[in-house]
Amino acid sequence: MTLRVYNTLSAAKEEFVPLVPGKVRMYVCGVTVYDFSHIGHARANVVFDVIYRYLRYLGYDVTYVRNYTDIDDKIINRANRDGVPFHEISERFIREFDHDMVQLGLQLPTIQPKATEHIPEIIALVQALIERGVAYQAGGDVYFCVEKFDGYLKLSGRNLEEMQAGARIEVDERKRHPMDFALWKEAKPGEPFWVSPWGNGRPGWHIECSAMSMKYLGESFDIHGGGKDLIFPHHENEIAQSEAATGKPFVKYWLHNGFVNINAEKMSKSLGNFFTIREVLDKYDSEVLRFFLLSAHYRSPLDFSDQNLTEAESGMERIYKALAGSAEFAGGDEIPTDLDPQSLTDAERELLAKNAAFQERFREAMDDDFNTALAVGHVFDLVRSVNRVLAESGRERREAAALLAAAGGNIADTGSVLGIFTSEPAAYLERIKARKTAELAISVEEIEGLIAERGTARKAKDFKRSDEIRDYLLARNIVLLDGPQGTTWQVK
RNA sequence: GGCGGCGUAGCCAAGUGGUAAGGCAGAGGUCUGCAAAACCUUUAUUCAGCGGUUCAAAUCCGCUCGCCGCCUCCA
Repeated sequence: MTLRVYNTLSAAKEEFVPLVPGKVRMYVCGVTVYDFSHIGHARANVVFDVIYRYLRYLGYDVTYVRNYTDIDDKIINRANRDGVPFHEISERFIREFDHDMVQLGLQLPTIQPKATEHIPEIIALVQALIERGVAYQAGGDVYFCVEKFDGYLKLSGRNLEEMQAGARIEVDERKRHPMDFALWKEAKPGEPFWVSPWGNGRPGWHIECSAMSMKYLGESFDIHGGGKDLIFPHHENEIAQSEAATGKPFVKYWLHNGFVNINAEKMSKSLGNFFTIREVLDKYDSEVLRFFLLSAHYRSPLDFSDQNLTEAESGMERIYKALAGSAEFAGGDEIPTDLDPQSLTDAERELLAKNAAFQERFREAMDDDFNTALAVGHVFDLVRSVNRVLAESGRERREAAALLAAAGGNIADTGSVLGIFTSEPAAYLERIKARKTAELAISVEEIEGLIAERGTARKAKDFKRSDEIRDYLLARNIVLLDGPQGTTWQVK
């Protein structure tokens, strides 16, 4: 089995072969830290977190770099608005971003560089571009000369003429070509600046990623990722700057994730139709959100809605209930390690077969351009078999215990790559219940009091009163479950 | 205007040449005092529409319709 990835550069799925065997160097464009991150940022970061995890699962030694853009017009604007120095804004929202990523269960990238801490590297790169004759100074600005780079627009598959025809931006008189972009921007009065050969100024948006990625990963590396909206101009310009400076291919595989939509429209700051990560985590468990984000292929658009999140929550509950049920089989008598299919029930044989095939099915799904949606489908398929054994085999069947433990292990392995199913099943279910209970208009004391009363009524075969209580609670979103160990309750 | 993507059941969603995964919701059954949960069965002769290529197409080609994205900052 080999990993195949969709490469934006070739517009096709390609076999993944790292430049250095056994090692993967990957760079993902992080956020501009001027405000809270929204669900779109969550998706991009979760997607690349899963890619990072899967590459390591495959045994690669992965160096993962994700930057913070901590100097930029939007940060300066916000700082002016709030009347504070720009770094107060960027430092604050770096902390907030980090907090959100922890909440989402992301593993830390190997390196998280900041643009402002790499000004010397940026200046050196700009200087190299000027020396090579592909960049020029205009006043205190420095521009990249797009006509000097043959491969310009090879990533987005456009051409300069078309781009200009639809251009919506006013052309700066000082540019030699309307599409030339800034490598270095002169500081206006009152703006933060760094001293450079071209006067006081700050880096353009694109150059930081070229400088930092090449510093940590070398002039050529394996994977560069980000949202689809970064293909043009950001990544296009990164290619131009980097390859013009080094004369070497910059990145082998370009990976881009699709957007999160609201009512089929892209979630974005400018449309104002966004939800921040913390808003959503206030309402849904972080595993539910991750699960939702991974329920579609990473390149597809994904529609964010309460209904879809609620469905994801139901799905997660189904999986955790199966895991919780399996856990009850653990312990007790010794679990056999060698199973004779002859001694198994139909349901157990089915689970034996699903367990045996599981890892390969999971890898096949993930090898196909990180198809997490298919992988999740396989998990549900396994869960159905688990539930069947749970429903049919008694706890005295130690063969069943062995099979359920193996299934639990398979789901945990998947979860370690997807970053879900990582909680103790009982703890997860309690967590969800507590979250739902907090929204109820009825107290736990009242619920439990009524359940006790109903228990007495049931013992006395007073089913009228018993059903009355159940209906009363059901009307308040409380579902009762009568079991051999008594009655438990859930929030609908 | 240019370039690109998408359209699969009530909803979400895999599937890019070999005869439609999975989830949610629904229906029937088992279980239950009755329920719930779980299990079993069931729910697209069909993949926006129309043509074409092929022994064979949701999958390839063409056209039409609809939706979205990029071309300005954006994950």
